[in-house]
Amino acid sequence: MPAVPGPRRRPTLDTVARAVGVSRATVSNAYNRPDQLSAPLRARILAVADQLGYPGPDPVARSLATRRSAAVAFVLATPLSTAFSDPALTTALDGLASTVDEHGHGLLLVPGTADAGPRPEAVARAQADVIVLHSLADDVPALRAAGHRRLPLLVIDQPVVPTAARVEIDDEGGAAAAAEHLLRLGHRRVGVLALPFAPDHTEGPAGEARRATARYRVSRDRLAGYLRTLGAVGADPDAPPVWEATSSDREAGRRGGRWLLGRRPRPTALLCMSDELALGAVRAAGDLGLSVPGDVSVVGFDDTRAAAASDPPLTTIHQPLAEKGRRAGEIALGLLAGDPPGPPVRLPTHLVVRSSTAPPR
Amino acid sequence: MPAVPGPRRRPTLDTVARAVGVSRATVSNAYNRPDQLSAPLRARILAVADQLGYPGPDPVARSLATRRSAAVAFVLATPLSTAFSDPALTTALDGLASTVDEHGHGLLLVPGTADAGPRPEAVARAQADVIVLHSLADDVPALRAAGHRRLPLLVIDQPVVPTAARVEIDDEGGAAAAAEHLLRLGHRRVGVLALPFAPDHTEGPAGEARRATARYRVSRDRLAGYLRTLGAVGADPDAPPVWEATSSDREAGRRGGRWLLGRRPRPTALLCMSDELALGAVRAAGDLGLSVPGDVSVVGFDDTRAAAASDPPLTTIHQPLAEKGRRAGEIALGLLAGDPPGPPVRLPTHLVVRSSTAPPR
DNA sequence: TTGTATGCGTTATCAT
DNA sequence: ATGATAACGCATACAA
Repeated sequence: MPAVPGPRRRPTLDTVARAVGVSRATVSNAYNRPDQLSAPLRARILAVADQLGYPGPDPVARSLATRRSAAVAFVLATPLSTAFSDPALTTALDGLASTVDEHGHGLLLVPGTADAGPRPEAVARAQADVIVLHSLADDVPALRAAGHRRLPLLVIDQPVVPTAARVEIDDEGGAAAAAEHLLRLGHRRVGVLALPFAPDHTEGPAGEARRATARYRVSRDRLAGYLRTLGAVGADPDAPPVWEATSSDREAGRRGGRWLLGRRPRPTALLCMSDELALGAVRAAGDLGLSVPGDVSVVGFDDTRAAAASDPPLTTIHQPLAEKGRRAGEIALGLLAGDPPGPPVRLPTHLVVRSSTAPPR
Repeated sequence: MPAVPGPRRRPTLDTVARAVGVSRATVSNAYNRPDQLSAPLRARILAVADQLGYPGPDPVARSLATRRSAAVAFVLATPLSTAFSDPALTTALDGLASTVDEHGHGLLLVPGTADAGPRPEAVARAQADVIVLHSLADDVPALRAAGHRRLPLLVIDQPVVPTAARVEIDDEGGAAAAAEHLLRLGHRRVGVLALPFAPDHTEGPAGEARRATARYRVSRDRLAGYLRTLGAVGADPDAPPVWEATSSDREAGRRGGRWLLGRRPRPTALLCMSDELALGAVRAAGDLGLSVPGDVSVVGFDDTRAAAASDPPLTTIHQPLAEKGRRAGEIALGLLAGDPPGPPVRLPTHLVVRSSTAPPR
């Protein structure tokens, strides 16, 4: 049979079925349920399909029919540039991605805009079976959009959404452990280098008012952990100075570190809400001719790979980042399979003492 | 009208249309073409939809009808953990993501497996309007799968696919410039720290045979640029030692650096195919008590942010990473709009001299 | 401005 | 083992 080009319409299941002389159902089975038809027939179908240039079942049509997209949407607060430079995020994201990938699911990234979080329309249009929300501010529009979809939701770290599954860590406890470590060493004048309290590009000293309106739970909880612990022993009778960074990266940390270390009396130690910020603070100390931990102690948060590899190696709060991602992936797959949300999964943190902390001089 | 729960079937366009007493088309227009109906009617429709808990047009059904997914698939060679730790990749990816996001398109990540590249089925199932292939080995199965889809293809860096659009840089020229810089400084014994030649976890000295079967064009071209230039002046009469790293990260670079700097006579300079490898090599020099550039010169490739920030700041080959991503994004959007592939876009590279190179002692 | 008719490409159910 | 038929939920000419 010579190839009759015809109007060159793209072939579909039906095209193949006609060519072979079977029904569409049978062709469909040839692809999806090899055991439902005889091997020779299947071979013939596949051969004809190939010769016709049939690309295989259309994913979108299949999704419509099965009500499954085989993808999980990952919604994040920031543009990808910011996100990718944050090791705490990428480590968790990788855990999530490999888990869902192993089960045949793709990962649809829905990045945030620079100042308003993810676009609600992007969330509304996401072709996915589950939506994973990562560390969004409490009241971003994307949240409503996610709720409107009738999809299972999973929240990592925050915010708290009533019907959503949750994976998080003990931020307040971790922060408290960090502060406690410094108190034990004898520090009494401590500065705080904070993650953003709101997605509004603010950077600078954060007073009571600012802190009270914080829209990131993680920042709120870590700060609470710090302050509660410092306050408990009556350390730092004046409230400790708090600098709010504009994002979790070293340059932002460096700016904050310079400001904090410029206070008088100078803090003898810095509590940093992320390792990247801490690494920036270490550099700031260098800028000012101060040695770490000789003149100033620095403690980070997250225990990323960079923390262990830095000079000096960073004392920090460990959180199981990769596991957080994997657990999130497993839960997402579970939700997708119909499991109910279940109680929040709260992963443990613990203090890792390295060489960036020492007693004050 | 009291809410009659009924069988609680999820509402569709049709549900809303019936409730309002209009046709589906009108409800559809209410969402997609507000100008096609009166404002009051639209308001009424939206109100009823909201009250019914209608989540808005189903993205999959919409995709089927419009033949558009509003997403671009990004297929990469490695698992995300590897990918995210590579600044050269993430920078480009961010450029791509922001470009397509601005135009309302999502980004579907299709990660590779550890040793066989991306799973072909994952590529076959990807719900996207364009497929972007990033730096895959020449003959991975995913390539066939991508070709089978009748979607526009865009290749970043490699491999060369006949019908695909292409964005790349002048790898060989850049590498040649790096080598030339060293020759000008007077170096004659030069070692090469190479990116992987194939996705098979190999690490170690790479002889002729191995190099001849290289499946990554980028590695091949950069090596060719190095060797061609070194050979031209008859430098290094014995072929320069080449170490193949297992991935582009510092630890791998460090191992390679230690081996290269352990050769006798010791190379006075190292040509590294990425900044991350170069940074590892610098550390290796430190391990051996050698100073950079005093005892050994090191030149990188990519000009990532880390290159400028390192100690010492790295001499390297600049490539416009963010622009590469943005261009790729624009081209992807163009393909998606029906533009023909067009000729390959080849971005320029240039040498950036910083402080990691100096004349040999 | 609104409605009608049709197509999008597949899977699933139930016969045969 | 294979086929007929009905979903799946929406968009879009075109007609009214």
